[in-house]
Amino acid sequence: MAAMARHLITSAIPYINGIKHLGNLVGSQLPADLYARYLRARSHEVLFLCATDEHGTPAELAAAKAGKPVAEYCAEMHDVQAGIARGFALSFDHFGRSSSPQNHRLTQHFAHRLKEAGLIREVTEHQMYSVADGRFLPDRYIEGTCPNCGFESARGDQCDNCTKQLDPTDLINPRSVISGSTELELRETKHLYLRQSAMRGQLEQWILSKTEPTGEIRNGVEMIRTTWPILTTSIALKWLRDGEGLQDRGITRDLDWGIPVKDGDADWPGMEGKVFYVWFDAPIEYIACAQEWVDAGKGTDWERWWRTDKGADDVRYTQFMGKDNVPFHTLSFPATILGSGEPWKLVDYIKSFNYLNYDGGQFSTSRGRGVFMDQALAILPSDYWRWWLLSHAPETSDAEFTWENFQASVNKDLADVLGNFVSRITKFCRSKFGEVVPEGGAYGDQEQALIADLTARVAAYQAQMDAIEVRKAAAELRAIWVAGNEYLQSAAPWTTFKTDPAVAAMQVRLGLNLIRFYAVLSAAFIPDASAGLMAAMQTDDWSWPDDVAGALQALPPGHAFNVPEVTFRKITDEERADWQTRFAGIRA
RNA sequence: GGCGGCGUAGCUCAGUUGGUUAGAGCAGCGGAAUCAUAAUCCGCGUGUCCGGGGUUCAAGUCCCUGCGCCGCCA
Repeated sequence: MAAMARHLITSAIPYINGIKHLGNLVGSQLPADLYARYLRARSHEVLFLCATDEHGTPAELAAAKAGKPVAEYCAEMHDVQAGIARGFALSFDHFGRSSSPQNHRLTQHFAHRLKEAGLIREVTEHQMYSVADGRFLPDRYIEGTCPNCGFESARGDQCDNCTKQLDPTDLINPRSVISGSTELELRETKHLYLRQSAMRGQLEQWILSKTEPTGEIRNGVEMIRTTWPILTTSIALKWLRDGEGLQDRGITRDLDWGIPVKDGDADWPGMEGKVFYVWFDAPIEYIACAQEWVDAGKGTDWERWWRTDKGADDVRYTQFMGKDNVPFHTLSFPATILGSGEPWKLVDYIKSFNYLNYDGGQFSTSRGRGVFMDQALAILPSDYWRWWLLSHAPETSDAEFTWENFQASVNKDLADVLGNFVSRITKFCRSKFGEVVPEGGAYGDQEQALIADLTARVAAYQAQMDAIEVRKAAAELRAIWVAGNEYLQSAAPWTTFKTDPAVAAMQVRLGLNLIRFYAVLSAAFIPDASAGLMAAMQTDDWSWPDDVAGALQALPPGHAFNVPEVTFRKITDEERADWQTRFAGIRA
């Protein structure tokens, strides 16, 4: 096995506005946590970071709706999201905030570097200003009648009825979505644009460095094989090459809430009162978050994770995100990093996910359709969700959540296969030998076969986890659980006990050791249940089973244990039906 | 409208660079066992690989096209 490595892991940072649904969870934070937990268990050094993404108009509006100053609203929502993250046992080394002073300084620093590199240009443009609201309005916050189809609630960027793309000035009788005011006027304003187009070649070179040629030429185009997930690379190249190609992007806005536009520590003439646009400062928070981690006293040196001139060149950096975030992570953020001309760590591997659908449709925040993270925790322990979501992660295509599938999977995998295994072996031992690991007997062919089988399966499990093949890893883990039941079924200690108690003792001892073995292997998926099993087995030996035979002797004869409470109770049909109606939301 | 993705057993999904009789889990059917959360284990899978063309000695796997579903469009 490879020597200990250092892994930097970030999850896409969730927007501050509201509580996320299960689709958001499984698209970034949860698989990131799985990977982080696994690598730590394998004794690698891990820095796992996440944060809340707090700037932008939606946060301001949500705060206004809640009747609170936006800073206060964000602070409260950050705590809410942090609490929910703890509820799902997400093991962030730090859960930061994009509104942190560290991110302010760093964002302004990057802007300065990009300006020095000639990668920022100033653009004077005209935008809709709402006199009543006292602010410029983003296109989607202007509504009016569509000039094309007459739909009365067309948005300034697009008509939801006829899907025609619009400019706010196209709308008939435009009004502010915020206040309803029709007192709108076109005002001149100046903004900064990041010259992404100038970096196209550099970005393409970097992205192609994550692929390898197959040698095949098809239709005059050389075929490539991706080392990143196909989803990641195809989205990146599409944005880079298709249509008009990579466009320059505005990185500032006329808002109050955000990071003030500055040229490093200095003022930026003409940009007073403006802030950086949220997409610019949000990914920089990945770096600032490491600074927050140090400033919070949890670490001592953030630069060895982020500066390749200060030790980060041997760090492997993995990002997790939903597919909608891929362009920002493959193009925009790398443009910021590369454009700075400084030796910042670039991402090595981007794991992206498709969407999770809910019962034949989309999860919908606005319609309250689907299960949200707080609701999920209110009805079942987090491990139930973690297991189902990870074992059904939308890796190759969009995935489907149905209550029937959820109930069946969780009951079968967790309650019947794993939970019942623990139950049957501990209770049998208690009734025949007491609550202590029994002594006597020696391995026979069955035990040797089991060890050989498990050795192969653990290797397969590790290979899938190393490759971040989440569903396949879950399937391997489940097969490892099944192997325990197969063994018990054929060894049948309840039968051997009648004729040869020593053999039965050996079989039971092995069975009890399998519980610890499973707890260690399963902890990345179901950390709380694993901790419960370890407590029941009265051990804190979390060492990874590099040697399966040795690992299955960790609990020696005479070692005391408790028969655990039901590890996973089953979901009843009544509960399923109840939840099904409760979370159906308002159908369109 | 443009672009992208998807369409494989009742359900959820695998199917690597095209190559022998298309796979897994669940559900279903049959059997074994009775330690256990009525929990386990074993056996049983012909399904138009959405339809239609094409390339090839060979296509679920490549190309074209039709249909259906979904997403994105700064």
